[in-house]
Amino acid sequence: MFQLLNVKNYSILTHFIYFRPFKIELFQKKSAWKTTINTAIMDYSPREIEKKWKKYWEENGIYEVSNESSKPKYYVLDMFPYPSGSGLHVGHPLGYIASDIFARYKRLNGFNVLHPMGYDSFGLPAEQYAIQTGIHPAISTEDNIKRYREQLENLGFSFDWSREVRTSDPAYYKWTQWIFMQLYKHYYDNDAGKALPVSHLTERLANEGNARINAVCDEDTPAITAAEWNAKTEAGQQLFLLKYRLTFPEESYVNWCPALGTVLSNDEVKDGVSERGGYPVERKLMKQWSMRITAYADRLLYGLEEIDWPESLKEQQRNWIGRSQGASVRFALEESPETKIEVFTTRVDTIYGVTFMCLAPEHELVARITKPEQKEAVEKYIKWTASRSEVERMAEVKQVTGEFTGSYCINPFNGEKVPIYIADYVLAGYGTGAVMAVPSGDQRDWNFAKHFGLPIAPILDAQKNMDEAADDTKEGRYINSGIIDGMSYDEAIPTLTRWLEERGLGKGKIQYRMRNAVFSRQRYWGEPVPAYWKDGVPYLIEESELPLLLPPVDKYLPTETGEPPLGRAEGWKYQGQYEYELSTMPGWAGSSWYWYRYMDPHNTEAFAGQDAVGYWKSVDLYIGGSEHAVGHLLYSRFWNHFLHDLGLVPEREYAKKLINQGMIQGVIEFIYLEKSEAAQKRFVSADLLGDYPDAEWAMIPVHVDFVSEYGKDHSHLNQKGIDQFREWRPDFRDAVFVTNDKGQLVTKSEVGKMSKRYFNVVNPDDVVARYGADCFRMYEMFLGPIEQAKPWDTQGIDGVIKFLRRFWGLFFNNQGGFEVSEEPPTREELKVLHAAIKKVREDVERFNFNTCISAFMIAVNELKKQNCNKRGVLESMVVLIAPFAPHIAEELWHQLGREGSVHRDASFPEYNPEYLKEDAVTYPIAINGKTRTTVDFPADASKEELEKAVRELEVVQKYTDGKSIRKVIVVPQRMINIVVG
RNA sequence: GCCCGGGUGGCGGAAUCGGUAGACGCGCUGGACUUAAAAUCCAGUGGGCAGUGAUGCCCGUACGGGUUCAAGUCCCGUCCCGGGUACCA
Repeated sequence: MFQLLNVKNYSILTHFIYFRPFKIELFQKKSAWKTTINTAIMDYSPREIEKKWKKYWEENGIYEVSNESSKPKYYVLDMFPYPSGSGLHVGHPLGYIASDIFARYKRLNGFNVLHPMGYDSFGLPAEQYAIQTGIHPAISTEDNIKRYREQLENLGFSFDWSREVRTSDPAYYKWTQWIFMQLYKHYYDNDAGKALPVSHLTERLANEGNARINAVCDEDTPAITAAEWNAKTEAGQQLFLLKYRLTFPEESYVNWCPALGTVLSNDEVKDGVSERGGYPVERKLMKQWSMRITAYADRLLYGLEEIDWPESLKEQQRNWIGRSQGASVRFALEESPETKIEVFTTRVDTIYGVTFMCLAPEHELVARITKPEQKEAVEKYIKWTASRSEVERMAEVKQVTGEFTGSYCINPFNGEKVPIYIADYVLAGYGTGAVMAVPSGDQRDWNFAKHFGLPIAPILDAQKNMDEAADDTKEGRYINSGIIDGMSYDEAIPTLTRWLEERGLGKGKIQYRMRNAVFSRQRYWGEPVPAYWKDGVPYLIEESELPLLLPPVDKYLPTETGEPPLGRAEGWKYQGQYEYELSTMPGWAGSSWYWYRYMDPHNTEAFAGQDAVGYWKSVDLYIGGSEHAVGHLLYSRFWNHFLHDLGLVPEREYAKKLINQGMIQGVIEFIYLEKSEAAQKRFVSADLLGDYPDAEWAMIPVHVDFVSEYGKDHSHLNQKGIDQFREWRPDFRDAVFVTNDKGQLVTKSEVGKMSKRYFNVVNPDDVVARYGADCFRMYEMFLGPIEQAKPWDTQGIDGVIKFLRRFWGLFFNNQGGFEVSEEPPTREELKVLHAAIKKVREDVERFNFNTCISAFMIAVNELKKQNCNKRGVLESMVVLIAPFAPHIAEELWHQLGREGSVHRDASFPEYNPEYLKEDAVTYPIAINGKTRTTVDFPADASKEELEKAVRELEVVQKYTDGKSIRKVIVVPQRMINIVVG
């Protein structure tokens, strides 16, 4: 119907009918009889087109890719999604659309492109759901995947679905377990510069002990002779080897929630209480599997040099690894000099400025050195810090807290007594958990000294204003500093280090901020660790017994004795007698190698065949969020380096280029929960918090669907919303809701992640149903640069659908009939086309997809103005737009009479600079930097000619009247600036 | 706190190498078409001042300084927002 009313606007096109090929003429005549029906069909209707071509692509396997091809290979990888119960949200496709455009672009440029998709399908939410409903996570995950697959297909991606992987599929996690076993079977040999089999280590231990073994191992690994090694029992030897293995069990701190009887992620802890239920959480030591990622710290650091990743992301990884050069120093306890406190410092030169020692509250010596007079205060303090997360402990710098233990240690350099404090700004997990405090040079130490009235001793003559703040300068000469008095920084460091090493009191040391990665989760829905315990010693199961399947359990909760859910599996014993490891692997296990599985997804003999890995080698383009900067993207590099050491993969770094997609954000709505131990929980309207001056609050996220005036300042839950919340969170069914005088519980709105956890997910299906996938794709690209974060908003999508209709309209005459002229295009038309080709090519290569859409709009507006319906222009436009709007392109390609698929059989157009040449350039003329006018000059005018011409211009003389021209700056093709004064 | 980003019209954004700030689109205003509405098409649209008008001038890229013939872009400082911070993935 729309086209009928448009007749007027297409009337100029009618003269082209004269050139129409006979076939179309016939069609046209026929259609004249039934104009209404035909024009209706000829409207742009994405729903029909998209359905038709999706089916065609699938039936003809258009996107399936072979591991054998004469074309050059190109691997485009997306970070695969966790299939959450709330479905795919509008943020996911942003990166997928970008990668899809690039994959299609590469195909049209003659590459054999691997572009797969799968699911990171182990994870906490499915387990949480299982706890609430009793439904096995495998079942809910399967449902979620089905939904994700539909949603993904709905968007017209060119994934080769025959290569789909799922991390929770036993056929997949068999190989995750296998890689774990390889890590267990290897240690890192510094001399070899890579991982070697543990058998190599045991052989050397048996022959010569460990004196000459230069390997990465636990800090507390003792020296051992061959005789001592050989004298050890089997169990003793195994325990000793754990100090070397790349994965091993050790005691680590976890967030323990006694009320829930389980370990919580940092993420599930909000303001010191559990997000679920609001119960207190404490830090507790637990035996956990750990990955010796620190062995690879240097390689992970230097490897960054060889990959094309965003500089900011590399910087984050560098900071995370945190390599720092310094020294370790051992301070003897005053009362038992044989016991030493070891500290690491990057400023050993400040050692004469040490006026106190600070231990982490969790430090192993604390209990032993605390004097009876201090006992009560220290224990109270330890209890308090245990309730605080690491982030909180580091974040609250203004408030100084700590306690004196009553004991002293001795500064090895000057023999002075140094009081020992505990303070929670010292973290147990970093360095040695002890800090030598130098208040004159470190601000946190300075704050602490001021608060406790401890001395602040200057050590450099260049230090200034130490009454007001610490001064961390390295300038000047040392004072009050014993053996380094009068020296400069550069002289002091080696002098002190030598002194320490000669006496065995310390040594130069490289410390990493990065810690070994905890690899256990006290959860059900993860890969079982393929190990069992015998007499307190872990052993691997046989490789032939893989995969070790997740056993069924009656409930997905910890056991009554506090064991992980796998402890509930009845009769689940190795060889019917030994207890399996009961923790499972973390979410990052399965995602640390998945790109190889896509290369050869059905291989039963290996994680991927050597020929497949040899062909695809590594990922050429990886797209995903920057929020994975130091998690997934670091762990996966670690595993890849390890697999490379074993000769299983060809490249040290698996992703040559990485693009960060910005997060599409949503609005998060919170309500305030009063923190208390009371049985009845109380929520208070955000505008009434002032009435409770002493209360502390936890912010509990609310499903945005319950919130009225969502995202606004006065967003709130009305009575219905409160009821919905109650029903949704039965753990708060009996809570009190304190509303304002309008009966509203005012919520707090924040812009943030769109995430299942914040219950603020917007999914793309509705948008696609209304506008079509092509429109959705182009709109998401049009929103802005791919790497930029932005809140979701559909305002503006009309511009894109209008554009698509206009583009479509170029191919149809005023009767609504398909009509394309075979006449050769004019020079003006070719100029429009080739300008678009140039812009789109350059911008796709730079991943500036938003400006590509602008370029399409400009081209289509221009072609329409010129009434262009020439095949010579439109056919190229169809191919040009194909990566962005694959369905409409395919439809028009076939309407143009072409066969096969535009996505397989076309070639991306090249531009011809001949068509873009201009005779004249419009120069802005600035006087003293302010643009006053523009003047056209011939494009080939020289600098001198331009300067001469511009001096003579009347407009210029108006501004220079009475003043002298001091300088004329001419930038050919750009601008001219005249400096007068 | 620490590390990494970002801040440009009413809104999303453009300006790719230091060279015409605001491309393209939304929204808004006016007009055409229509019985009407929708859709479509045409025109205008950063703010201010002056002018009947063509147009001219001033201000303007979070804020305060600096470098330069020229700064959204480079340097120093500040504020605000987002991501990460080791068991969300």
